[in-house]
Amino acid sequence: MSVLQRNFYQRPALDVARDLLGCRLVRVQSGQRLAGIILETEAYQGEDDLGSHASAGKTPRTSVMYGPPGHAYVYFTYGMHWLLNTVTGDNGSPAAVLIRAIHPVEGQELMAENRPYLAHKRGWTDGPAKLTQALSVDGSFNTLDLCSQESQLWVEAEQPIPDEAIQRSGRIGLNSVPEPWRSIPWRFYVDPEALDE
DNA sequence: CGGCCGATTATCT
DNA sequence: GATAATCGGCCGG
Repeated sequence: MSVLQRNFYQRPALDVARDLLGCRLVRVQSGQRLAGIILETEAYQGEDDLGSHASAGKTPRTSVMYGPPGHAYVYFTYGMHWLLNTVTGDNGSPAAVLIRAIHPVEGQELMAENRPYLAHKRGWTDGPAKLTQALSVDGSFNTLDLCSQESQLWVEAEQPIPDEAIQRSGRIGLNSVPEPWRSIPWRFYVDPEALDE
């Protein structure tokens, strides 16, 4: 296993978002490994990006995005959901990559216990708030260093996903965000067709 | 399987 | 005081 280090995150958010696909998101909960392959990400970069929380400027909530890369930005939304991001880019420039979906590969039983509702329909981790529930990640992980295994949360390198298997689209959920930010193709996901499982 | 709707609260104006 | 980088339940087909 090789844990992704600072230099991986210290790049433009678009590059990090692309390269996180296929990597293994690892969470250690009470000594057990929970892990999943990252299938979907979104990039948020700069104060100019009106889809980014940083477009409102530096506030207590967004200050993590302005800090050094490789840390977790975990924020609360819709009154009930935690979403996990990784801070990217140089120290001082606000940027982050939202992790939107993973494919579970380790600790699936514990993940199922972590989910309050039985998601009979689809997977437990095919949405940004579902995945934080499954991995038991909440606001207490905000600002933690993903490059340190003491954080109990990090990302490991895997086989890279070839370009042919990667799709892009506009970012999800930016309902009141003006163009071009609403539909700029900063969402990256692995084409299910091109996946072997 | 797809669309609509209510839940629920930190954060910013 | 309004809004939100969403989810799950309930409806109809």
